[in-house]
Amino acid sequence: MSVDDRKLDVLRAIVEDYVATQEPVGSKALADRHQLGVSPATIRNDMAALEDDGYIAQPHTSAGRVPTDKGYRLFVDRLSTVKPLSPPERRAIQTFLDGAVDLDDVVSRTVRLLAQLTRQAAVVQYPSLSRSTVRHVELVMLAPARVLVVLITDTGRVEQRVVELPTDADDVLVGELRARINALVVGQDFANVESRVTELPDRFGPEDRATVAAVTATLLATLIERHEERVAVAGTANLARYGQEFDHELEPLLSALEEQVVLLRLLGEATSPATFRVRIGSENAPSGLSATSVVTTGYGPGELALASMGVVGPTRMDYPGTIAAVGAVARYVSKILSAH
Amino acid sequence: MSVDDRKLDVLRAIVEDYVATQEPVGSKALADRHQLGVSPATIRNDMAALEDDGYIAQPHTSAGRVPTDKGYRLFVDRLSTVKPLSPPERRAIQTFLDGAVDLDDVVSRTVRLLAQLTRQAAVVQYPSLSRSTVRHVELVMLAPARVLVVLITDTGRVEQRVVELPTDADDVLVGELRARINALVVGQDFANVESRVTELPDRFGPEDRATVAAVTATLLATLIERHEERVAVAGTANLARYGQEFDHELEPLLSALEEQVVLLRLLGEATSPATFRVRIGSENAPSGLSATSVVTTGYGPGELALASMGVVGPTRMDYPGTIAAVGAVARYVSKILSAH
DNA sequence: ATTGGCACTTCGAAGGGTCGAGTGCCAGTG
DNA sequence: CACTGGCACTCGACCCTTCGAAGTGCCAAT
Repeated sequence: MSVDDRKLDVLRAIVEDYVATQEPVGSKALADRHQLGVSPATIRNDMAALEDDGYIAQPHTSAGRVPTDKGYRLFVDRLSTVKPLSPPERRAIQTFLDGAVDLDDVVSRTVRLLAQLTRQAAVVQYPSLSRSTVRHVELVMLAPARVLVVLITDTGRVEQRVVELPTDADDVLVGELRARINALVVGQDFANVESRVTELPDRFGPEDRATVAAVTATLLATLIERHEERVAVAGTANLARYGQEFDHELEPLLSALEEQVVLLRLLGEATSPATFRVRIGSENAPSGLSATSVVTTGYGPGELALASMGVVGPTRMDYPGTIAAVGAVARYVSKILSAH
Repeated sequence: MSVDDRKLDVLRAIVEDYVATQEPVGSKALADRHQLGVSPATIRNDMAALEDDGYIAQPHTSAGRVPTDKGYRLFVDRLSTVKPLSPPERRAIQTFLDGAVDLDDVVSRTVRLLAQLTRQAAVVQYPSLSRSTVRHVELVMLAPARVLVVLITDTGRVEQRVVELPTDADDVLVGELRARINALVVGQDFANVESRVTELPDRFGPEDRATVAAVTATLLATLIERHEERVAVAGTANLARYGQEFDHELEPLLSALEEQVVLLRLLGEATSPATFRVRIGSENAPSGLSATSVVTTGYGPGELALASMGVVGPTRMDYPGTIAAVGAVARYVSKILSAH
């Protein structure tokens, strides 16, 4: 075993011990707890080298070492092996998610499950509309000049919007419009809907065109605006348990977790399922999450991901365990979504 | 002015100063900051009496006094006058809520607004279904043996559920069923729906009865299950700012705020609009919120409340200001809901 | 290259002294 | 009889010092 290999072993050991104990780890403790086959003095030399390279740091002169963000990065990229979930955990995922009744329920159960499994905060993005297709458009007259537009997607999602009409309409017109719209857009990708309905008003008599235009405009607005996605969060209380570790700065962290925009950036582009993105500490700056690490993955039926889910925790999280949990949940949710 | 009146004045002054400074208040400070017209020594006597009666307490022998839960209770019930909102605040409420596009949006804006106005955590219950009436029921075939049931209420809320049919159905049957169901239940109160649809399967041919029964059962399940209401929360980060005041016990508090059940109990029975419920400290036990106070009120169009909204903060909150803010927001949301 | 030994640094806990805020009580006063 | 000024007392906050434990870096030895 070459010297460099042993230095990596030392780094791995430091990360594992520090994650477990949350205390700076010294050379003696390392020699005792791990079979490195060398004396504390040798380990000290390696530690000094690791510190020169920026992988570890000491809080103060006579303390043990703590991994830096760079050290965690190396650990995650090269030193960790994914920890398989225990059978009880697998069972828990199944029984918990199988009870879901609709898409909202799937998401809300997923986010709570993730938070519970990882004992950290979980974030789940609702399946993206932009890659969905239209299953059905329903128009409901609420009043002579007010119509409710309901959009149903193939992922089982339902969006709604009220339209105020410029003039009163009747059931006949609305029925006709409903039929025509559905004929045009059912089965279509969201991206195609716009081009397909633009000419629709012209197919109606002059007196109805404004009404039809109002409805189609709202339909398009629903498609686009909801592209600004929704996100579910759970388990923020778990972060409070780590409390002190965030420099007593829990508040900006909680604020960040309440902001859609920040969360969406956090989840970022959905990676394909079965691959992960791990952002560590300062890699998250300047989002108010620079003291945390984020593990995300994409999910969705089939190969390409509809959306992302992930977990937010202290940089000293159990990366292998967290990655395993996120992966297992994402796989199971993807399976459920395919079934629908 | 009788002695008892002055003691109440002293209590009021203690509450106000303590809320403002977050530090135990002593007799000298009281005499300086308020025009009580008596010397510190006299105030001390009154304070001793107030302490005997359990309205205030000292953290330790040589510290100033702090209001007890009982003291806050008396303050809220008898000593405080509602503080009107500033014009900018009123304007903020209007501009912020007027932009809402649908019911979900109204609720989410409301909860964020409340959190921001009071700088505490806000909780808003979705308008209750049990007092709603049915506007429309839509059935959409997703697959030969799978139908999406969409329920639209007069409050603009949309509920959805997928039904697996025992046998394949066709468009004709579904269309027929849609028409019959709507004929029976549109305009009906939720409570009446069950009796109106029970006999529906018998009106169909024997081969279709199981299918019809499956759909009506799901419809009823949607009505009932969603009676288990949804709740929106925002502003938990604000509680972190008060951090230390909760005995460093932020975690159970955040946990409680993530649990639907706890929140629903918290909001309790919707009081009629324009009346408030204030629960102080230990009055919330044993819900994990015994270190907090909760101000709630009902809201909804017309006289009777559809649901509740409220604010959760430290017992040392600014009660008059909080009550005013909750009231103003509830009134404005009620107005918006009436308009729809 | 590795190791045992050793001097050195630093933190944190423990102990002790001082200070100030605030109290309770009491005797005195209009 | 209610109020007031005075006074002794208590207790936490703060500061300082001391001391031990933990852990390091370096060096000479193998």
